[in-house]
Amino acid sequence: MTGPRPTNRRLLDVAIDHFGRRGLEGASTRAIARDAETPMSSITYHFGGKQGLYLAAADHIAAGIGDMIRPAETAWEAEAVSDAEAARAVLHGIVARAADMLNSERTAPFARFIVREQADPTEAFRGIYEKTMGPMIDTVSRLLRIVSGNRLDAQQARLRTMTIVGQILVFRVARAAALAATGWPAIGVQETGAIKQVLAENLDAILDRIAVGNEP
Amino acid sequence: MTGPRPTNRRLLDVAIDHFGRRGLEGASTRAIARDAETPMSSITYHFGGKQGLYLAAADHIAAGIGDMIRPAETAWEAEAVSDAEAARAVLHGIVARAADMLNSERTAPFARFIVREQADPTEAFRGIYEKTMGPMIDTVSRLLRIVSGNRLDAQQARLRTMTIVGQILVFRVARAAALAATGWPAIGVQETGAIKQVLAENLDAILDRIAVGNEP
DNA sequence: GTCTATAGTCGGATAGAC
DNA sequence: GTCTATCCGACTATAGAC
Repeated sequence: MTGPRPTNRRLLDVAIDHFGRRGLEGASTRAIARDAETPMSSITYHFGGKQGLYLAAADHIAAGIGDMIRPAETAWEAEAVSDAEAARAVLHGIVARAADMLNSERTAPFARFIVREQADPTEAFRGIYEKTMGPMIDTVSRLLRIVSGNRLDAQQARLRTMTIVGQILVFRVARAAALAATGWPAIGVQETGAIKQVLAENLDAILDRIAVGNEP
Repeated sequence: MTGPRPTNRRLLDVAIDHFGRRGLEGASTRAIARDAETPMSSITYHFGGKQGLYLAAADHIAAGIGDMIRPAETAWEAEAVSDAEAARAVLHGIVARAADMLNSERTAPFARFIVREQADPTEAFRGIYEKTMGPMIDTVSRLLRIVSGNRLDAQQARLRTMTIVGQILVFRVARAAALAATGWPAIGVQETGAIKQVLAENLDAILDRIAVGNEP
């Protein structure tokens, strides 16, 4: 998997930023080309047009996030988690890592693009979901079921997974509200630490509850 | 507080929908006017232009949501909640109500607009936050502190409030992912019920944990 | 207050030089 | 492969009839 060529890569990075902020229709290929320091016609040449660039941007995101989480994923698989205690530890690791990812400025454009895309989803969503969110949700759901001693059915586990995702996502999606509520000027390393602590406590609370009655 | 005139109201409703889906720059005043069945120049006449319409749309949302939550809010205030048990009950009520609101199709355009606005916030955010999200976050944070017997400080309570908001918000913001994960075709009354049950269990789990050690 | 007509700008696409 | 020049449609704003 060699990455895209320099010109294309610059175009893709800029495109993700613009599309994430203004959406497919709102973004302008002229502005994207200008920021990428390349003529507008190179978009047509390399990607076939605006829509092609959008889909390529989505693929680029999916590949990028996939590369980020794959090592961790396979490590978890390798552990062949089966007992509840190990599952809890892995879940804590995933949540902490996800919180770091979602709050880092490097992945902010990715997050914006994905959230924007869901406001009204296009065909680009399928690829992003299958390569990034889907596997993550599957993994977390499986771990939740292990913690519950299979008391949770698959559907309940998936719903609960979404609520855990939401606890992390809110600090990205509703960042303006989070800053207003906390009085923080920005979410940096220190603030991410405070968030992670609350997330860990909430996770423990939820895990305790779904595990209730499993150790009589 | 009499509402806007019919033409303006139609314009505002359509504008919220368009702005929420495509953003300020992406939306077109032509398309808005067409859908509202009014000439484009009426936007200039009534709102001074595209930006004026955007700000008016934000105000309209703030007023609308404010009207929705104010009766409930004042009812909670009137109860003068002070003991933990009452606070828990009120919190459950708020979460259930918020879940209903966020999943109803009627408020979907509002939610889209607000989330979109936060992707990069304009001056419209301030009004929305102060009239809708701020009071809600304050109320929930105060109730959490009551449940904790004031063990939580204000900042911790606010962070935890955001995570609770996130659990509800995720089903609106990441709806496409939620549908893919659950296999649901849509989020209707039945699905909202399942979500609310999980939210209630998570809330109880979190409340149990922050209340730990308060009844020796 | 409501609507039409138009001015001026900016959008995406593309032809064709190099 | 890279870039310039150009086409044409869509955009916002506005002047002015009614």
